[in-house]
Amino acid sequence: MTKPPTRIQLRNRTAILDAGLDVFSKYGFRGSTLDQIAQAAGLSKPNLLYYFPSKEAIHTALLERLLENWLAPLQALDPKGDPVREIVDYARRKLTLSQNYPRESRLFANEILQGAPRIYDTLRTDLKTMVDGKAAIIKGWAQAGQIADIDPHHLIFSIWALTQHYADFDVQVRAVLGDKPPYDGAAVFLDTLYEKLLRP
Amino acid sequence: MTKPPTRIQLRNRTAILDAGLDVFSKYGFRGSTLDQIAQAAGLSKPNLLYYFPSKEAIHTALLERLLENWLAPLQALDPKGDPVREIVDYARRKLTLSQNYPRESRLFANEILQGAPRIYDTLRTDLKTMVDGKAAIIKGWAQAGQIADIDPHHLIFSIWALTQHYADFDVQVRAVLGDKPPYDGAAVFLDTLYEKLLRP
DNA sequence: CGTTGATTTGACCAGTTGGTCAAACCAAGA
DNA sequence: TCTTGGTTTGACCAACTGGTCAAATCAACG
Repeated sequence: MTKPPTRIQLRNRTAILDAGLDVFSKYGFRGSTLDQIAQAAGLSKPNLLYYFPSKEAIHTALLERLLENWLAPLQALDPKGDPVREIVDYARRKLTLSQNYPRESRLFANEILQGAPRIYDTLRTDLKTMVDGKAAIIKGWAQAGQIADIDPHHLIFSIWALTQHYADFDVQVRAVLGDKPPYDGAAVFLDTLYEKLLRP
Repeated sequence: MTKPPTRIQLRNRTAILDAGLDVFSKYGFRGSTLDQIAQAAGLSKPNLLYYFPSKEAIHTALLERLLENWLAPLQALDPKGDPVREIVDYARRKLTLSQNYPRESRLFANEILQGAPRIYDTLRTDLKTMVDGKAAIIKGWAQAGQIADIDPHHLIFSIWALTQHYADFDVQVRAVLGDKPPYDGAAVFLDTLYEKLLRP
């Protein structure tokens, strides 16, 4: 019989996760310290460890929450929908995700850069299964002549790469663009790109 | 009157830089330790610091060497060449770079993810200047009707994103593809993509 | 108000970190 | 062979790391 979390527990747990996301997404697991996270959360270090048993536990909690939301937009790709529209919409959803949750994107990027030590298994099983499934759908569309004949796996990679780039390389993108805000132009560009690429 | 480096100096300096590249590209600056680098280089920690004054110095040396090679392939984009071919060739060069120097790509990615603390200035000045210049060339091609009318900045970003993805997210790409090697398919995909995108 | 359980913290610990230094070692030319 | 200057290392240090713990504080309910 587990007790329901108190108001304070709820507030502090979310504050810690938010602070952890800030720090981990910037410096990766090894490069982040509990002191940094504690300070960002406005708590003392021992107080952090009252809510989470270890640094690892905070990181794991963040990654788990991330993976759920990360796989969702691809899941929504509908085999019964209009092919080009389905793919363009997926790219749009991913771009919106980059815009609204850049820290999550960077947390994921950090994890992958370091060799995905904590989520490699999920990638190899859950992610691969889902991607293979969606790739088969896209392949079907291509064979039916509804879209151009391109490699569906690399198509999916391209959506990941193009959209996450705006979150992960945000600093560089803004440094090059100067004052111009990135996301309006990016959305137009992506729309055009996938229209042209996919139309048979 | 600086003395020329001895044979031993040359060997150890390159060994250290190579080891540093290994470690920094995986864990970022803060997440990497001198002990790790020393061990990877086959040297003792004090011996490392005989050749480089600090951890920072190793990292800086790597970043400087990187930036030279990083900006080169875009520099080679020739205003007098055939537009579509010039851009496709640039994408190819970048993809080859990802394939042959994935650690360099990841070192760069780590630096950007962390907010580019050490190279932000270079990005804002040198990189921006060069990108703006090349963007103007591409814009010119578009206005002359030689290629389709797309935003040149985002076109360049797309080449960066698509090619570096294969180096930076290597683990994920391979986890999803299984046994299939990534780069053959990637090359074909990129060729098709930019052909279709750019043809007027 | 008093009590009880949740919350917070200062003091502390052992291991790791980047970095120093004097002493030892070694290669090669005289 | 001896000398000299480049090279290597063990011992060491102060600061920081993740984590512990007992004691203090707080919130809320009867």
